[in-house]
Amino acid sequence: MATIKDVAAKAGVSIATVSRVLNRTGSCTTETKEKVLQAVEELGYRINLTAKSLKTGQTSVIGIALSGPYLLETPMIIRSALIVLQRQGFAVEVILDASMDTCVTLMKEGRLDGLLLIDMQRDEASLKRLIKTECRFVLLGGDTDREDVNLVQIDFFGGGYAATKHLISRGHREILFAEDNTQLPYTQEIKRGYLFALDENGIPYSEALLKGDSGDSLNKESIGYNSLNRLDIKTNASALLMTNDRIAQGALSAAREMRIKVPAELSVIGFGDHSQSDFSRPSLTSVKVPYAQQGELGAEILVNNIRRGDSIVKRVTLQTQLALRHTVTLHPRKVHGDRP
Amino acid sequence: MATIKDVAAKAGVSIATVSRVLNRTGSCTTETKEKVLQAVEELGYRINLTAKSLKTGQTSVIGIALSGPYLLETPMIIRSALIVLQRQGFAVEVILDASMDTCVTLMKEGRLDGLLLIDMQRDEASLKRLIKTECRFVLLGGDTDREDVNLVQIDFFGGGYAATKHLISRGHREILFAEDNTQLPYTQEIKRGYLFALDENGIPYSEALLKGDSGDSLNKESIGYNSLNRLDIKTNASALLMTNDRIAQGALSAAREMRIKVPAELSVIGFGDHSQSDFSRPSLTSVKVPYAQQGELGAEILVNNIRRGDSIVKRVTLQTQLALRHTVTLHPRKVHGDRP
DNA sequence: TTGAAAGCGCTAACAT
DNA sequence: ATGTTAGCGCTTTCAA
Repeated sequence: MATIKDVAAKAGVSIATVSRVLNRTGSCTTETKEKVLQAVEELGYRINLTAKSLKTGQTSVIGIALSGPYLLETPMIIRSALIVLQRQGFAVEVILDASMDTCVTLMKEGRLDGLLLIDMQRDEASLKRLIKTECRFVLLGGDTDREDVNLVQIDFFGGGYAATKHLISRGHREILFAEDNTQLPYTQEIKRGYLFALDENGIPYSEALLKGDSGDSLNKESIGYNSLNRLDIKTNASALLMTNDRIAQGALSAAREMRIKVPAELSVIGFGDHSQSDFSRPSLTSVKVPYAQQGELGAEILVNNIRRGDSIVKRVTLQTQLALRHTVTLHPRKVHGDRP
Repeated sequence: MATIKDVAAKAGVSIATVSRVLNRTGSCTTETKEKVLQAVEELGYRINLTAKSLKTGQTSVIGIALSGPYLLETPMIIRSALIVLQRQGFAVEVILDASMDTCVTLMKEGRLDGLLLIDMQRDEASLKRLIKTECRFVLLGGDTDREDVNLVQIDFFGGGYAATKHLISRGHREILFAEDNTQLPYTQEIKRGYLFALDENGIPYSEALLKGDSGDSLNKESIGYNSLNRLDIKTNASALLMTNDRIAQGALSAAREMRIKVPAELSVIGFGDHSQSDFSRPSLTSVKVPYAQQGELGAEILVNNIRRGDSIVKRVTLQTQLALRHTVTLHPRKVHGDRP
């Protein structure tokens, strides 16, 4: 591969001049500039980024660290962040199965300018270690108490609360809550919102109405399917709140199989921004989560931090929005008027 | 950040010794080894990968280049490749919206040891340019005529053929073909298989039964939904062949809305390995595509190429498999026996 | 077994 | 405006 020396030789100038022309730093005659550019063209030369990085201490590489092996858990966050980052001239490294300590190591290895941590498990000690590396990073989801780190989070509590309140306002009281992954903080937040809404309306909390999953499965539809299928009919749930649209779709399939009419006999609300929810029949009422915006914003904050070198900590909370579609209706007993 | 010098100073040895201990090359006393390791521990030292790369000429970074901006088009390929690569000790850079020439540039910049090109547009000239960089790469999908490049492809032609034949064997003759993205080679392959099967069975090809899409939409469900919804009823299609499971799901939704019974009045086959297909109701008959295996295999071939330095070209074609589920049945006219 | 030193390809400070 | 040169942090050859 051609190096800067080759270009310098071919153009009949020094390597410093080549560097200057290519980086548009300093000044030179149009003539030398032409010579250099032509030599570059002819040799098909490109600056060796490894060497450049070693010299400048900047790599223009940003890591996106995911806590699980699932690239697909939050595809929209990753996608939108990637697009912003790439447009801003950064290369993006994706790290699966990462922990805070993995991130510390990565930063010490010096190949990254910054990190986007997606839904990383919260851990005071290792977070402190990460901060000590003085690296730039932004937390996307996975809440922290610390006020001194960049964080773009989503108000899942509010989402769970709004969804539950909506169901309650439609007369539902036995609301089954099914979560896709009890490990992840966001489902816990949704559950908190759910429980809060129940409590606020004097509805007793029922253990039988909580369905959890270890979250090992890629097959979210099966989680939803099973959560309904295995459900003891005696619990008499008239509504379902699922922490994920795909789980909800699985539940809808199970309902169809069990000849339970949705929404006439069973109301369902999901979570997410899955485009498919619009086109399923009946279309799924769902809490819209601004994942794309979260990824974008996180990327922008990180880039500004790196580029401008500002150390201003940004903390943003994005709101969810209830998308009213066709899987929620009035409680059957209200419809039939058979209440005392 | 601590450098090798700091470690050497703290351990009271030379930097060469530190390097040797850390890379397990050469030999040394247990004593010096201990000293070095302790210094490393105390300083929290990690080898600077940028410097190492510059010296060795190896980066241990592999790029996964995608032709579109859609990380999700082929999530399973990416996921499985990423897992293999990471397990083998490589960092993985994801490049969106890449072309062959983007890849040439990337390789010249020297930050990558190799490339996985997913569904890259075929282009003789730029492929030649890429080969000239002498970089290691594997093509995943996106067929080429050249016999001298690594390629892991999927027999989509065979898949389209098998699916169509299956429908024909069930008495269907008016089979609507809807593709999600006319730009991508794989839909063309499926279409070829479809047309071949029709021809083989003396069924005339009908322009009205071909539905294409520019593929701009993220919303595959809407493509499927619209392909059926806009369909002139006079075409009288009794079966649908969709190049993607999500399109097929959209079509199923449209059918449900139009009160067309699936499969009684309309048979549907999709393509993919979407887990959700199993759990939709009726569960979707679909051509299983071994995307995960494709990603794994591609990654393994690339890693072997890099590690062992072998230049043995590997070309693999993976077969699809028809998953018989519940959206295909006999042609209605056959069922009702109203044929002449 | 260990250390000294060259050099990977580049940028930037300094000199001309 | 351009050239010379030090040095980024590391590996590796060579010498001791």
